[in-house]
Amino acid sequence: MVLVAMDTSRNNDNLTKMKRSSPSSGFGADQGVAIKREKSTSNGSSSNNSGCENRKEVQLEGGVVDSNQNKGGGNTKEKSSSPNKPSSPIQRLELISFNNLQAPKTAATVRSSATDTNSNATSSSNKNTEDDQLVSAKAEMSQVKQENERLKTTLSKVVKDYQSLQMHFFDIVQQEQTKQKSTDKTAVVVLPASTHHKEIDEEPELISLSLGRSNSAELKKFKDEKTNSSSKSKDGAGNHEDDLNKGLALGLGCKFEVSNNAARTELVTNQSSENSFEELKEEEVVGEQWPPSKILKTVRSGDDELSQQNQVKKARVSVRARCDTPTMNDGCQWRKYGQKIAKGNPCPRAYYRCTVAPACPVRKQVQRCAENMSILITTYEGTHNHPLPIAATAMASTTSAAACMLLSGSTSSRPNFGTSATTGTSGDLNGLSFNISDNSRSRPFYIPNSSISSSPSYPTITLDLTAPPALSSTSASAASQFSRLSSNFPTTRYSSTSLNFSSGSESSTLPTSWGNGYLNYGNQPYNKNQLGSLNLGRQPQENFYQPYFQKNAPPPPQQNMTESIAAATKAITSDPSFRSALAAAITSIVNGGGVTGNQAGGENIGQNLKWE
DNA sequence: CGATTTTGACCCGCGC
DNA sequence: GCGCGGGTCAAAATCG
Repeated sequence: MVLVAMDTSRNNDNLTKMKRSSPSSGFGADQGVAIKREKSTSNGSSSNNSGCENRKEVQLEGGVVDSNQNKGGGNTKEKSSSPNKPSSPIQRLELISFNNLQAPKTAATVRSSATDTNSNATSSSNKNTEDDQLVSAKAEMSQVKQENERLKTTLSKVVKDYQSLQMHFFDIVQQEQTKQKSTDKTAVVVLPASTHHKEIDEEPELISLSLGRSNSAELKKFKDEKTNSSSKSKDGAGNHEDDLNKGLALGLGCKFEVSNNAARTELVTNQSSENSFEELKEEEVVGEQWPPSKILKTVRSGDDELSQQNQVKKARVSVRARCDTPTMNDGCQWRKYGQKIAKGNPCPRAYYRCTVAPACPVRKQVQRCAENMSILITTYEGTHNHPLPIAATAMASTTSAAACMLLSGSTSSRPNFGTSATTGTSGDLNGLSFNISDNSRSRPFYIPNSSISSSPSYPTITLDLTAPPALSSTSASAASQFSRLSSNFPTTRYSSTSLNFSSGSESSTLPTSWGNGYLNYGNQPYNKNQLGSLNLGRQPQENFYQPYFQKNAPPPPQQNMTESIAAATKAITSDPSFRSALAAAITSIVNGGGVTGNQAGGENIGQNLKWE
């Protein structure tokens, strides 16, 4: 699979490189990577020869297995985010399968060694013990087999649930889109049936991301309403709450565990109705969902529909976060391929591409914010075409969800976007305060956000994950801070949507509050001591802004934005009343790291938010 | 020694 | 057409 995708993309690369004078070297580099990966994969499976067949069987039945799990888990740098997680049901299946074959082997070995070393006198007694061992081993085997079967059944059930819920969610999304097209003011329909419906005039994008991925009663009620209205409710019994969580999280996050590519494709297709479904499918097969403009231009040009699609595909997700490290560790594996000094920002902009898979089209740009160098702006472009390490799924699902939201919004006409939202508009989402602010008014700071993706051709959504300067311990206010959404409409062709997960009250007042926030950052009660250390890679750009930190507010070493989020989350989740609120606000950021991960609710959010 | 980063050059789109 | 600026390439350097 990977090789097919790689070859195709390489062909695309060739198309562009044909133009260049020296077409060989970069090509070879890619090839080298590909060969290596194949090697490591085959080594991994051969070393576990005995368990290989059963493993394959499980994978086929489940159809959701991360292909990375056969790789030996590296332990250095960002690679340390090994996909092997014993708690995952799939991994469990593997262990069981392995044991299935190991157990009889052991018994056989015991028997043969016994027969070799012992002669007639002891052979009978030994045989008895051997038989006992054999019997016990067999019993164990049958037990394990049963468990294996049970897990298989559970897995297939989960997959089925996921698929049905996915379809369900898409139905709802489509319904919303048709409603949005008829009127620009229907966004509130997507909100949970809350008592605070001041946000009558909110933008569809904002609302679509604010879909309460919560297991609280209010969301449930809302979901039920939606379900009834769509007349497609079919799973009314059982774990409805869990199903809700699953369905919503899967839909919004474009989860990667189950039918990764298909899910993403479907979601994008459903949400951007102007796109051609076949086109997207084709691209998924190719493995280049978000190919560089060059390639697209070379391969496909002159087609209006396609060019439109290209625009959509270039949607970017910009994540603003306080981070003292050169890059925020999102769990993925990146390779730097360039650096530029962009105009209007003294901080160099670094270009990274994902190296988890050779042909992964995902790229990211990392740049310090010119106004406040404690803020790191990471702009993601593209969608991973490969299974992600557990640690990377949080950010991936965040960006994916945001991109989906943006794409969904960009395909619908919203002439009032960015101007209709009132500053400080608040609602109630699952019992938590829900604020939406007009960023263009309250925070002009966002406008220079385009400095990192200065090309107006790219619709950009901004996730503001800057750590709150003084996170309130009271659940309500903290919840509002986490669920804060804001947007603006800069003078570009495309919308630039901002999702602010930071301290609402302070960040919405003045741009300078970011700086103040950072100064207080080191004094926050939630620091690395509570969170453990992070595994950070090399920090080539550190020198550039190191003086700034030393001068202003030296943060604890190895503390990055991930930690700050995790810290806030951890603190917040310690408040039981806050869990549901938090889940509603940031489930889209959080991927449970497994098929059942999203059922964990708020309890695991703290962990999941730690991208490392 | 392989992987990754650095860095200058190049390509390309866009605005004037 | 030209210049600017963003984005990418790829050889060299560096790291582990």
